[in-house]
Order: sequence, then structure tokens, then C-alpha cells
Amino acid sequence: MKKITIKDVARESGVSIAAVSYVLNGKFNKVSDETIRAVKEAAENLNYVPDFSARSLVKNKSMLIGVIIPQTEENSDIVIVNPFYSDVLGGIETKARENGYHILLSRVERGRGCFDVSMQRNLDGAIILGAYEEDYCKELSKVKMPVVFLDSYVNNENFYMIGIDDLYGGYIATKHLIANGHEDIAIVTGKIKNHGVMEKRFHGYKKALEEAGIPFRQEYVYSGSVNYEYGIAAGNEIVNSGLPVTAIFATADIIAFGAINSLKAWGKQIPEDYSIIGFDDLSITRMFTPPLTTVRQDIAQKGMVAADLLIDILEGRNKKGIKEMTLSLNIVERATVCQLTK
Amino acid sequence: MKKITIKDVARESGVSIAAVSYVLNGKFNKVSDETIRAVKEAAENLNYVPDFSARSLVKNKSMLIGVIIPQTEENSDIVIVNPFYSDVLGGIETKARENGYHILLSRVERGRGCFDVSMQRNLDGAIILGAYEEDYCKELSKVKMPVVFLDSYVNNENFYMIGIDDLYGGYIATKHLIANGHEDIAIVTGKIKNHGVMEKRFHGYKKALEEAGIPFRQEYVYSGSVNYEYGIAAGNEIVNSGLPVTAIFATADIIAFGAINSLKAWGKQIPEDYSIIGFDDLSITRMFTPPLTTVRQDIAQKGMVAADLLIDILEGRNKKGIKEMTLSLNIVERATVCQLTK
DNA sequence: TTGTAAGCGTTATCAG
DNA sequence: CTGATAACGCTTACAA
Repeated sequence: MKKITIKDVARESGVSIAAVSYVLNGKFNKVSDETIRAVKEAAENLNYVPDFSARSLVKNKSMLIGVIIPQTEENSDIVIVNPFYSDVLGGIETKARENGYHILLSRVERGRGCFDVSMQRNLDGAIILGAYEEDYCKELSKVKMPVVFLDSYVNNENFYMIGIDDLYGGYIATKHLIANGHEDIAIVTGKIKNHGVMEKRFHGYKKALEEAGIPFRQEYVYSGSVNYEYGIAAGNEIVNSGLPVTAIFATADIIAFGAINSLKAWGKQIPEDYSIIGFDDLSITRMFTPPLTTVRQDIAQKGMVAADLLIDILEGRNKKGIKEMTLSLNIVERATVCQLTK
Repeated sequence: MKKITIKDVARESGVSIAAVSYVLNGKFNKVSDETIRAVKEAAENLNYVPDFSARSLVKNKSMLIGVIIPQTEENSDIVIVNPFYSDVLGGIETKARENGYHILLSRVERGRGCFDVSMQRNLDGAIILGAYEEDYCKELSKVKMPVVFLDSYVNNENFYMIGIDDLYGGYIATKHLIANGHEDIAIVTGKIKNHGVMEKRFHGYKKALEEAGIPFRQEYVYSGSVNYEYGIAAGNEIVNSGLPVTAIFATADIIAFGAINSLKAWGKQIPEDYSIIGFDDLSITRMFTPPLTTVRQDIAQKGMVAADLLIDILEGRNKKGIKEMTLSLNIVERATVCQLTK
């Protein structure tokens, strides 16, 4: 069965290919009602489906949005382990589909990856998930397409950003612990990079401490990777450190899960022995025991907002010239933080 | 900055565009070493990146693989809630990237969805995740591209299948419970459709029962959706049923999580009051408490195998003419099943 | 209102 | 070995 083209539709409906194109593109002011009807009928009958490659070639618009998951050292796993990605991906896909765009999913290593894929595919735009790296920006600024960064603090005129107030998040998390009487609060976090999300949350932690007059102790900082395994490792370290830690701020739920499980494995009670607060409120958090107290951000919502913004830009609807959006955050109290009793 | 085309490279290197194309496509037998060098250098200098749309147009090959997540009633969530999808997606993406393909992610409702996207984008092939529907097959058989189904029992010559032996899985799961002395075994499962995965697991359950001489009881069948919420609902029902259930076979881990949590909420002990075995061994299972005994399948592996098979077909490497692959299954014993003591 | 024809960036055919 | 040139399917001036 050979491909049905616009030509076939033209022949079938007895008009020129130009007329067909007009009808198919809704340029109704250029054609008669009669033509419209005929073309529509023929297209329907023949099961005509436009070829996006051809369209992309001439219009230089692909209706494709790249979703790029940077491949970092900490994130080199075969599977997209962090459920954060699937939550956000769902949000992006939903909005893209609603607007007739498709999603091109691609993990890329540092280097030319981003640039190449965007050029090859004539991507209309891209959304980059977390894990900001200087390299990505440099290569991406050579591309003319709009790029929305999620959870990255990039200092670049060409880019858009969707994020949360990470400093504030770290701040309220820590404050919540302090309000419950804790002073020996460890922080377990991913690698603290300059201008990174983790750094902001860390600063929030320090700020809350300072404000409460609690001295910051470097020994209370556990910094590794944003994954379950590191949470476990950190939990072990804390137990064996001999430090009088009573509470832990995990800068990601997934780390909190690891920490809690390792603590439990040492026979510790949560929250009696250690109060713990996480960050993200992943969709799988509701399945976890004990119910995790955490700083909630609406992750799927974040994906939707990112896609909406990108599409608005693409369609020239970003009238307000938004370059940056910050989504709200709130603490959801469940069962892993309790009042410190001495 | 305007687009660098093959023409620019030709001009820069002082040869014809045809020669450039030859070099870029590795047809070295048609050009001199001198030309090769010149072209490569020019391409490098100009940062030339081939345009896949143009290539796709003439070669009728897009280097795009569609990953289709059917949108069913039970699966209509905004987010791709079932972590199963992200696990498998990671596997697919890995293999695709290794082979120079990109992934087009698309959820589709019943109807023309699949067909349209595959035609529009000139997809080279597609992988369809679970949730078999008669509709999909019908529309897809009109497309000439190879399609690999994951976890679907399709009876159609044109398609390929990657799956597991679901009947066997249901069988060993139930047998494991029986071996631990249980006879009053409930099954909590997604909707049991003809030729569906859930039906097979259900048959496995019945077979194990029969083999052990335990009468099948319809009251022990809880059938709903494959999600956490249904697990909770079923757990509640079981507790309130007054039935002497001592063990539960949940046909998906995610259901098991819900069931366990609702059971715990009723003050029940797992596994003392209820032994539970799941199915899948999701990557998040290791984070769950208590550690879930389950029928393990390697989900990321499944994604990789599917992508490998599809790509082999696309590149004419499926010499053995494989149409169907069944991956292995095994029980991993953790802590949610115990010997029944009366 | 309609149709003709010139591209869009590639590849592939076929003479030189 | 090399280079015009005709496709591929579509959009869009421009003419009719």
C-alpha cells in the first residue's frame, strides 16, 4: 500500500494540490465552499494523513518538542530511576498532545548531544530537566529554538526557567524541624554545585539555622547523589557517627526513603529517634511507610506549566514576555516529624 | 544564523553536493580520499548537522521509534502513574540511542491515534506498552511499519510480542502461597479481559489452586484497576468481607502496595495476618516496607529487549525471524509471605 | 477563486 | 571518481 499524498487527494477531489493545501491548512478565505467540501471528503475517504517531515522541511517547524534528560555521573543509570522524571514527563506530554505537538525523549551526555538532536530534528523547542551543566547552555545558545529549563538556575538571556523557590523550600523544611524543638539537624543532599538546586536548598537550611541562632555544623552535612542508595549510605553514616543528630532534612524524597529505611534497619524509630522531612512529594510518596512529611511541589503541574510556557512562546502567545516562573511550595505534614522530647 | 546545509559544505570544500552526500553517508568507494578529507573538514568547520526531515522525506525512514502508551479508562491519569512505564521507557531509550534512533513518546486514546502519529512522523517502528485493545490492532495493521507489543497477547501475524509467561507467573505466585500452607487465597487484580495479561495471571492462580486440590471461590476474586487506589479499596473490602482469607496474590506490585497499606491501616500485621505476594518487582519495590515478596520480571530489560528486537527488524538483522520473545520470571522472597500457623 | 511552479535539504540515478 | 538533476511531500508566492 503506497502512501497517500496531497496529490492523490487533489486528483480524487478534482482540484489542484494548492487548493487541497489551502483547505487542509484552514485558509478558507482562499477557496470556495464547494472546494472545501470536496477536498475534505476526498481526504477522509482516502485516509489522508499529512507528512510532517515534508511540512517541517518547508515551514521549518516540526511540531516536535524535545524533552532532554541530562545524563550526569550521578544519573548514569540504565533506567530513569528517579520517579521525578516520570511525574514531570506525564505533565509535559499531556499539554503537548493537547496542542498538537509530539514529544521527542532523549537523554544526552554532556557535549554536543543537545545541539545535534535539536538541529537534526528541527525541534521547535526543548524542555531540559534539571541537572544544569555549563556545557549544555553553551551549546544550546547556538540554537535558535526556545529552551525551557526545569529546576536549573541558568544565567542566560536566551533561556526560560520553571522552578520553585528552592531556598525557601530548604528554609521552611528546616524551620519546621526547628519548630518541633530540633537543633541537631543533619542535611542529606545531592552534590552541592554552584547555582544548583541543591545549593539553594542547602542555603535555606543554613538560613533557618542562623535565624534560630543554631550554629551551623559542617559535620551535619551529608552530600552525595540524589538517589535511594545514597540515602541508605547517609543513614548508615549518621547512625555510626556518634553525633547527637535528632532530625534530618533530606533534600529529595528519594533520599529520605533511603535514609529512613537504613535507619529502620538499625532499629531506629521514625520519628521518635530521628525526625525526617523530605522534599518533592513524589507521587510514590503516598505509598511509603511511614507517611513522609515533606515539602510538596506539584511535579506533574510543573511539567504542564513548562509545556504551556514553551508552547505559548512557540505560538507567539507569550505576550507578557514571561522568562521565568516560580511555582509554590508547601509543607505537608505526615508522620515522620515529631516534637523533640528530652 | 541561518541553517548550514549540505550545499554550504559543498561550496566550502569545493566539491559537488553529491560528493558531500556520499562522504556523509559513508559511501567511500565512490569518492577519492582527498575529497573525503576535504568534506569532513568542511563539515566539521561549519558545524554541519544533517536534517532528518529532509532525509526522512527522500529515504522514507525517520530513525524514529514511537513509544505508545495506550490511554485506557483505568489509565487516564494525568501523570504516567505506574512506575512500570518509566522503568520500561528507560530501557527502550537506552537501546534506541545506542543505535542512533530517537524516541517519540505518545499516549494515545483509542481510535485513529496510533495510525495518525505513525503516518505523520514516518515512524520506522513502534513499541506499544501493555493495554491491548482490539482497536489498536486494527488500525495498526494498516501501517506498514513493524510493531512490537509489550505484554499483550495479540493474535496477528503482522506484530511482534515481548512478554513474560503470565500464566506461569500467576501459577508460581499462588503455588508459593500454597507451599506456605495457605488455602484461602484472594486474588486482587486489574480488569480481567479476554487475552489480557491479567487474565493469564488469573488462570495461573486457578491452575495452582486446582493442582493443590483447593476449590476456587469466586468471592476471593477482587478485580478492578492496576493502580494503588484499587489496591487500597480491595484491602478494605477484604478486611470487611468476613472471609477467612489468609493470603493475597496481587497481580501487580502497585496493587500490592495499596492492599498492604490499607491492611496495615486496619491494624493488620503483614505477613502474620495476611501473606501477600506481588508481581513485577518494580524498581521502587526495594523502597517499600515491608520488603515485598514478588514475582520478579526485569522491566528495564524488557524495554531493552523490545528495542533491540525492533531495531534488528528495521535493520534486517532479525535473521532468525523471531516474532515473539518470552522473558524469564522468578520469585524473590522477601518479607510479606509467611508460613501459615493455625 | 484557482492553479502553476519554485523551493525546503536530502538522496539517488545516470551521464560524464 | 564526479557532478547535474530529478525526485520526496508539502507550502506559498505569484499568475491566471
